[in-house]
Amino acid sequence: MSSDKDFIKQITKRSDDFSRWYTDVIKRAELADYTTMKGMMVIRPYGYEIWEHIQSNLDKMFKDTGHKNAYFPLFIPESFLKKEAEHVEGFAPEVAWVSFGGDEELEERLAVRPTSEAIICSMYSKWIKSWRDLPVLINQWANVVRWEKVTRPFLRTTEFLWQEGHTVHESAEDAQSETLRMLNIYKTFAEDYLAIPVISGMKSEAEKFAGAESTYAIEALMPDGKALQAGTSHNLGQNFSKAFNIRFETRDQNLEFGWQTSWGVSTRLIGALIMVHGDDSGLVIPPRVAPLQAVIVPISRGNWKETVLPEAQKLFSSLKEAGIRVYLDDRDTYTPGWKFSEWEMRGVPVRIEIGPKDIEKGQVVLVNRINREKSFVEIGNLMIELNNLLEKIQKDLFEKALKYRKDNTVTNKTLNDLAQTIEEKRGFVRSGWCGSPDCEAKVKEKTAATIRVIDNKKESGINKCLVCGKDSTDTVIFAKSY
RNA sequence: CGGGGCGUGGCUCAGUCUGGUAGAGUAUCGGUUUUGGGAACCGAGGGUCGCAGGUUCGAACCCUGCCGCCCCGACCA
Repeated sequence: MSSDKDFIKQITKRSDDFSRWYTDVIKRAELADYTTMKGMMVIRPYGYEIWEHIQSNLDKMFKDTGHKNAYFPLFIPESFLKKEAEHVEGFAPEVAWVSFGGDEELEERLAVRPTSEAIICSMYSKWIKSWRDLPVLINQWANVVRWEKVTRPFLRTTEFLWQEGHTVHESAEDAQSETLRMLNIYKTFAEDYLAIPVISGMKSEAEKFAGAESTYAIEALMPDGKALQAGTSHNLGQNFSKAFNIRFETRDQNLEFGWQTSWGVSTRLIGALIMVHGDDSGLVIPPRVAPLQAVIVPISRGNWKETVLPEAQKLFSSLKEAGIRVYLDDRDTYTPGWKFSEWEMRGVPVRIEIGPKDIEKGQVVLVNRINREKSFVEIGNLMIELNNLLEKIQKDLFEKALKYRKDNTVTNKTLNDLAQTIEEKRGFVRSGWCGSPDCEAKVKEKTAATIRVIDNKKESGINKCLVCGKDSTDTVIFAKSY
């Protein structure tokens, strides 16, 4: 960040201690707060508002592709969870159980959903009888609970908010194209709205979702060089339909099990957004999902309440009317300088200053959160200039993140090179891989890096497995992950 | 689950080694002067030091146990 001064004193510098910086920003910007229970955080209004913007934009994308929302129960009977063997095995260690209702012990324990495949599939088996019932395209916005050992606000909490889509299709091909369609929606959303560049691709067998046929993911690179899985889309094949007996009569009058998908993103996206765009002054929120896109700070001198404030109020009304998410900070308990720092810390993309000098000249001052660049614009041009600036910030944030990712993506041909890269600077590493789980495990053992995605873009020069040297079937991205 | 750190006004922390009247900064409240990058001064309120037990004339400080949080590693959105 091109700052000569650090105006914010209560945030650990990002370069000093990235983890501390992360939690400092969350607390200071009032995105979330810790409770007395481990791993349980409160999402405060300012943080929740970011989630609401994520929700509303994604929800529209889901609806535009034919999906509907529904809501399924929080509790899942133990017997349901156990129906799909791989699924229960994968989730068992992190399921919270309810065994009492009031003071009566339940005959069957209830799981607090760690994900809803089991309960949803149990209903689908009732609802789906014919090919005419398909596809079923349902999404739910919900909370889930996973008893994680290590928690961090937004990135991994015991309870978190997400959406989970659960679809059923007539054919393997339909399920596969749905899987990829949703993966693509996630990618588009991450890049266009959150301004976070992601790589997408399939997961290896070792990394796939418990119970899936195949898992696809979008992965983002964080500023500390670690990868963050930002969304997943699973092709469930017939694994669950067989376990839950979801059968339908086909067009040619046979009985067949449904072909399913499931896909989700969570409040973790907020964590990604904080890390990717933030700086030493605090948050930087991309305009499209920012609770506030602009804040007006009237310069309080002399009788400013009679002179400056009315002008500021006019600005506020007109911007608000034009659909800008804007706030007028007319508090007289704080100085302008204090407010500047405060709103920077909270990541508002544009600050609008208006003072006596500006009114004289018929102008206002726009300040870009990314670089504190000031521009003086005529009041008449404010709307157009502000919109331009917001778009520019949205774009610049993406470009900056993309550049960072490019600068931190390297190609390594040997395990030693990979180990060195991970040791020295982390980042994404492209390599060849023969597809063997053994080779994958060796990499993990030696470097702690895992295959984030298999992105089958053939790259010249990568044609051998970095471990065993055999011909590589896949080009993969390795990274240390969150 | 292993390693490390920490728990003292709302917040950040000093004080613990070497036991002896609980401190600072900040925030809050009242007042005056201020206000183009976290303003200055004056005044005020607010904690029994994570919990439980022990040693002692006396414990924030020493001992034992417990709880919680944070960070780093093995598992996970």
